[in-house]
Amino acid sequence: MARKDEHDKKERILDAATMEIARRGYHQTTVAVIARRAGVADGTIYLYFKNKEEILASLFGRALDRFIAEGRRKLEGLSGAEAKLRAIVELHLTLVGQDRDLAIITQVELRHSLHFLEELSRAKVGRYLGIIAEVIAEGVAGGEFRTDLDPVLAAKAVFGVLDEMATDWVLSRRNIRLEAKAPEVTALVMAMVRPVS
Amino acid sequence: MARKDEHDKKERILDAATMEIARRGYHQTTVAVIARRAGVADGTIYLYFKNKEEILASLFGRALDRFIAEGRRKLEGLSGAEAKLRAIVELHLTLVGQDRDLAIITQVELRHSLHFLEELSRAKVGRYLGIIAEVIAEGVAGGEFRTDLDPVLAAKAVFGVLDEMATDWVLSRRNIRLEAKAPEVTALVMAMVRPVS
DNA sequence: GTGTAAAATGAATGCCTATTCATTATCCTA
DNA sequence: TAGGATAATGAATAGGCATTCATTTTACAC
Repeated sequence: MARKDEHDKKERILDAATMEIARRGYHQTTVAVIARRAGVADGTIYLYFKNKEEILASLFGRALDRFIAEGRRKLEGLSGAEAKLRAIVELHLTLVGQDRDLAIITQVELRHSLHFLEELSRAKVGRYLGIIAEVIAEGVAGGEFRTDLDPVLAAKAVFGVLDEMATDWVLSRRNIRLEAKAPEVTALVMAMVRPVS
Repeated sequence: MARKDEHDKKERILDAATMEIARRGYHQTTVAVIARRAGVADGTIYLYFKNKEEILASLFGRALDRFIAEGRRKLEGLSGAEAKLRAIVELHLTLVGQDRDLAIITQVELRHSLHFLEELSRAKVGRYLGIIAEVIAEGVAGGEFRTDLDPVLAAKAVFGVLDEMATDWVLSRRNIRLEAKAPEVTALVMAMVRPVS
């Protein structure tokens, strides 16, 4: 079987898992139901994933890779820490707001156990936090931001704000677009890092 | 059996559940193991709780009630929105940092399903966010804070920062005290709401 | 078109554990 | 202290589902 089909099948399984897990929750979603939606046999899942939990991990890995790739691309074209930080806020809200199923998984289902979250956190989210911290460090060094900021701590704070907005959006049933909050959220984030004039 | 003993037994079950769930995670913790640690029979659990999930919910309810009670008490003695907001930050970090087992549950295990989180969020966390929003509104009205703040959104941002600090503390194995971050975190939070002078 | 390897299938297996409920112990009143 | 209620017990039940693997299908080279 060609490389392409193989790739497609794996993708199909991940897409199916995203839909089902978002609707039923990780623990209520059986491997059988994922297989059915993906149009493969139950056993086929295990040709592509070691076990059920690895599906969840791959799901998130794939999403975060895309997320970070797009982020880097957008950031490259910008100069100045403030512009970059604004772009991060905008991008975060836009990308999370783009796919509610995926958002449900990243904001809720992913956090289903300490062990799992620890692994994920170190390996993946750490990269993202690192990018934010770098931008803040750049701003501190260049005098755009307050000089007494600890970039690592400030990055966590920024991430906390964005993550809470995302979770709130997922939990609220109102049908507003997450992006719509970008201007206000950006203002709050910028206030955290701006020098007191 | 006296009212007191009954209460004690329920408390014992909740305490046992806190320890076991923090160590193994909600799904790996069997009702039998909670019963054993609490020193009761498996069936006894069901005299006090409708089912396993209700144990988790009660656990959190009890903790948040204490949390909010202590918060209100501390806040009463203070005047001025800035002082209150500072107190909230300090209190949040102090109380979460006081009990790591409980923190593991609130920051990780509690968020194990969308349905569960939705209920919890509306019923309980909403109260807490409301208190923060009130304080911010007071500060806006009194000119202590920026007048263009939306108190509800700003409260979410503040909560996001605090929640992320708590989660980070739970996931990091380093043995620092969470309270130690209070001054820096307070600075970040105050920066969000302070008027641009 | 035949043979071999790779991929896919899905029924069967085996494990796990929440919850129930018949039985036993304890409490309390008169 | 009798006996009716209330509380506690824990073995048995019942259902659920991840994972395996013997078998079948497909791909492809010669």
